[in-house]
Amino acid sequence: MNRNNQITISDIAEKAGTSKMTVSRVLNNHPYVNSKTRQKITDLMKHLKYHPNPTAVNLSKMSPQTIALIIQHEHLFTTYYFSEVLQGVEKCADDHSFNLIIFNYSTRQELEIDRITSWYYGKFIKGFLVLAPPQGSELVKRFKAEKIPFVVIGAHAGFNKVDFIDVENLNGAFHATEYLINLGHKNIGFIAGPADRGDARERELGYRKALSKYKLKFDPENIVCGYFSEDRGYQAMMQLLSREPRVTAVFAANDLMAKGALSAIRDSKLEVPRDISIIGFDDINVASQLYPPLSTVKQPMFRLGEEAARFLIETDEKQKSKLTRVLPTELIIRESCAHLWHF
Amino acid sequence: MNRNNQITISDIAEKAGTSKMTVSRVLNNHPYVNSKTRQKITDLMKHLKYHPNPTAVNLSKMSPQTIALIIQHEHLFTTYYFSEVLQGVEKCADDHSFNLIIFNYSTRQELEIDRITSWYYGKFIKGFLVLAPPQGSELVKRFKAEKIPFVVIGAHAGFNKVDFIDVENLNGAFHATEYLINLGHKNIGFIAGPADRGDARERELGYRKALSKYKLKFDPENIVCGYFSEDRGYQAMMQLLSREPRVTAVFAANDLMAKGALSAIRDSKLEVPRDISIIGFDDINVASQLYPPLSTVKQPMFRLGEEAARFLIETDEKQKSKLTRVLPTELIIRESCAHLWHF
DNA sequence: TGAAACTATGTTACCGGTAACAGAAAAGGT
DNA sequence: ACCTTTTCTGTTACCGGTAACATAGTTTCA
Repeated sequence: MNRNNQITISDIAEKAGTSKMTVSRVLNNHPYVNSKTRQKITDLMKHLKYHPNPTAVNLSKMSPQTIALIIQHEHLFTTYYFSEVLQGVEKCADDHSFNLIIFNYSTRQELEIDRITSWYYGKFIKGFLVLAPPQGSELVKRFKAEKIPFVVIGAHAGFNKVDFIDVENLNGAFHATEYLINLGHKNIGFIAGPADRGDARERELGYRKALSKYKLKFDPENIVCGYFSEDRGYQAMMQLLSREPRVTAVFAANDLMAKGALSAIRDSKLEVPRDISIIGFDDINVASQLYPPLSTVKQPMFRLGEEAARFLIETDEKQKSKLTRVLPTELIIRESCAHLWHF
Repeated sequence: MNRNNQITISDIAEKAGTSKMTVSRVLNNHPYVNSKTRQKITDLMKHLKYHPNPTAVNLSKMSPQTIALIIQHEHLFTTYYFSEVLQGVEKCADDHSFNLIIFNYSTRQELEIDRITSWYYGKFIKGFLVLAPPQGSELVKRFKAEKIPFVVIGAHAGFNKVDFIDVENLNGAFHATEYLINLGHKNIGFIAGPADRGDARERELGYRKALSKYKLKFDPENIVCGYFSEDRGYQAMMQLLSREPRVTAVFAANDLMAKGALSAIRDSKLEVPRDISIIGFDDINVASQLYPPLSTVKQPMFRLGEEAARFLIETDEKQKSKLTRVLPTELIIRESCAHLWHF
């Protein structure tokens, strides 16, 4: 018993009449332990409720068994996007018997960065997953400068030479817009995400690219920012509706805003898709349950988290391999868009 | 330099021509260090980019500087409730220079509990905050059985002899219902939360208590479960609307469901509060921005997190003090309820 | 039957810090 | 000038494990 009344490896060794080392071997499933000894030690551990001390293990092994997911804005927690990515990360961590911890890093203090990085330096954490950081993120700068292993998940645009995994934001947005254009729409609105996020900006570029490819005139007033939130999406849609001539279709840079837009249209006594077509981005789980079921650009959020975690866990620091993976998106056609002359 | 190319306290000591101990004293702001020596060491640490190894510190100090917040369902992440509580916890942790880590514990495996508890046994974590656990939570059982320090935040009903902080769910619900009754309503619906959560059940009890106090007949079909989610709240409201005679007022056990209910009513071409009065619970940040602004029972979520964290951090294990705090709620009157004969 | 290979366990040192004690130098008091 | 107190620094042991090496008993096989 140590000074905290905790059972340690030495207690077990003493009671079993062996050395600490043999106990350690049992813990680590080392093959060269006599099966009777092993049994005896295992029983003792159960009986005395022994728990290995991960701090001590970390210190002596110096090979961390934990990865950290960092959220930069409290706001992100309340999104489906986060929740899905998290599940992917967790699955991977579980598969590798890694621990996962989540940090909420709010740009407040420099001090906080130090607290976070010191866990890496203390060999407690193998690396970091940074979820959709805003552009110019101090955290990302520090990680890069100090060569701390990390992966940016989503919103990588704007960061140079970092490991990242993202989806084809531009392409996905392009196809969504193209789809609306092919349905005959010419006056297409865009509800944008926050300007400081790379993914939001890429989606806007995709929208613009489609317009320009099909020689449609680009009207800056057709773009309204909805900050990726449902309520702001509602307001953005209201603003679009107030303009003449009215847009006949709207591409919202995420599903949450599309959902808000749907409400706004309903509240304005208009109907989707008869009066206005709506398409979103993400394919969050409620997208199919909305009325009408929302057409959208599906991005593989679960895989995003899973593969980012895998890279962090499986990559040896010396390997210097790079992760620059861009996953494809998929256009999901449901019932929120219609041909312009259908009705 | 150790085997990982990290600067350690020994490197600093060597370059400074002192012993490790003096460096350690500088790190811990011990008074008895010559100011020139201190300066020299401080400079060296800056220059060599020294970072203390928290693992080693933990191991030798055996006094953890970290608390953990545990979420039992991924779903909770996406709520305002979580986000506000989290901010309270963080403020307190910051004030005490404690680290905060977040675990997502999904009932999957026994193994996971062990991974979590071992951090406590390793003196890495001082204790746990368990956010709104479902009744019969295995995690809570284990913590209790092994006497691991933890605090249940919210939804404490159903757990015996645990430290908890909660709000007056029953009372708050009672007052909300009473308010509706005082406005002349007699046929009042209730949109309930998930049955496995103590807070949800308490709110239902408050609703029933008010009905019975005012001798209103209780109709089981007036209660529909909305599982604390907006979409299910919408469906629940639709169900209530389909019944005759129609309810004239509805108390939703949280604001999210109230929000869904508002949409349902609007979609049914009815008006709030002219045709139906709605009151919620929580006072989430969008409650005041809804149309119409939502009357609700405000619960101090930030304080919930703050005080729970304070207890965990400030309480010495030997003190054996108890936390059984129930914070008051406050009825917030906005514009979603009206007198039955007002129109 | 003797050397090589495998099995099973112990010893020592170490991971990167801190606690406890000890000792020396400087400052203060009479 | 001498004793006490305060300031400053170092030594040793330890936190709870693991790595590396050493040792001894047991098999295997030429």
